[in-house]
Amino acid sequence: MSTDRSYGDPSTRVRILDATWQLVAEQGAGLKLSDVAARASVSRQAVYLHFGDRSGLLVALVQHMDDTLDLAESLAAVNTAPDGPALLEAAMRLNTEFWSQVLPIAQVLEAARHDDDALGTAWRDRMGFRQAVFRAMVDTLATRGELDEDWSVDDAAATLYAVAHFDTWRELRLELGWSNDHYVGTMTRFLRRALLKEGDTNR
Amino acid sequence: MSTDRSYGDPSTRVRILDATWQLVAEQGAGLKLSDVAARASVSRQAVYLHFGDRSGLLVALVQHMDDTLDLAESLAAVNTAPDGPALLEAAMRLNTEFWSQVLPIAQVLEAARHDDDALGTAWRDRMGFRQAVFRAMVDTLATRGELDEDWSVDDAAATLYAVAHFDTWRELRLELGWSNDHYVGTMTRFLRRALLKEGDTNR
DNA sequence: CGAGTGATTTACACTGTGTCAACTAACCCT
DNA sequence: AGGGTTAGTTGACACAGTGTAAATCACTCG
Repeated sequence: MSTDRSYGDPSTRVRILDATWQLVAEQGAGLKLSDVAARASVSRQAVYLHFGDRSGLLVALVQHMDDTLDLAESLAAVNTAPDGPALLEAAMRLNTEFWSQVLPIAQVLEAARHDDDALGTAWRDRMGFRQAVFRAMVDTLATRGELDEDWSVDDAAATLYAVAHFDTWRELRLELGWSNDHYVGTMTRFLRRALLKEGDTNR
Repeated sequence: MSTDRSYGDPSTRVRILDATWQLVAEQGAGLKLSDVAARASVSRQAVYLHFGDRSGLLVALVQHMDDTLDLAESLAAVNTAPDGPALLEAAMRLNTEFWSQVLPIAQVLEAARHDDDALGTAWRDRMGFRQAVFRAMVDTLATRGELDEDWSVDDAAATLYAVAHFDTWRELRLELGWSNDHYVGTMTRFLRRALLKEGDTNR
């Protein structure tokens, strides 16, 4: 592979990916490779040289996703949460942060993956990481004894992950126009009631 | 535009829509109009006569959706539910029923709508109906005094709707491999704890 | 210097969409 | 029965976007 950027310029590869990100955000899945090339000030063939084909470009975009995300603060808040309610709130704050940033490409790729195996694999890989994060949270709650006995860790983690997924966030936040705070507040209350022991219901 | 929604023989129209449904299920958004025509035993141009263009065909498919759904039983169960927990369970049963049937086109159209205004409007219209159904459920719960005072009817209805949306269902049911019963059982418990008053927590 | 390589330009084959015009087969009607 | 409308067919074509290929340029490094 060509892992070395030679010329003094910022790596062409990254320029192309940035251009792709922008155009996916602006035009959705209907982006043209010629537009990508133009936006990156590069020839259309350079795109093919770097990514092989359309699908390869989108896969690379998904893999490149994490590099452009800025979630350190929100993530730290989750890890330092003193109790269950605080942890859930931090998790929902992280969630809304995450989807806000990923929104442009999530809208497109979450669905394009059905027509493209490679893209599907790449996307699932990213989501697997997400799944693990929520799983870890529920583990924490369980070892602290804050998870209600009604719940197995597996079910609670899966449900939390699924409920925090893109559709739910998008419907509430974008379609119904909820603010970030309203999303975080309502979902936190929702999850706290559903998952935690009774003693924790005071806020 | 043209939108000759009543071009000719309704049976031809329906044959084309059925073929489209099948092909969307088989091939996703990448279906070719020539394949649709072939499947419907019709010339490619007939498709254009009836639906104007590709987008018109997909919009018609969404509008045609309700005609092919078979939800009478599940819907009746919701309307005759004696109490809150039963109502939520019936609702989740209806939900899994609904998404199972709509799955083939939901996967594709939920996302294609971003690139196609007309399709987006049609899809949103269908989902608005769904929203109303969940709203009615929460109204019922509220007037029966079973909705916890923590919740406004608006927030509860919106949250219920969003949590029952496609992504959540798909992640749990398809990606994580939950059975229908496990989905219904877990989600019902989840929602019961989150939305209903304490007295109802016995199952 | 020359070798290597990233990138450019130009050209072309292929596929799918959308449009158009001419033809056909049915049905309807006084 | 013949004339007009309706529904559909056939075949051709323009257009756009993807993907491939070959010749060439430009810059770097040994």
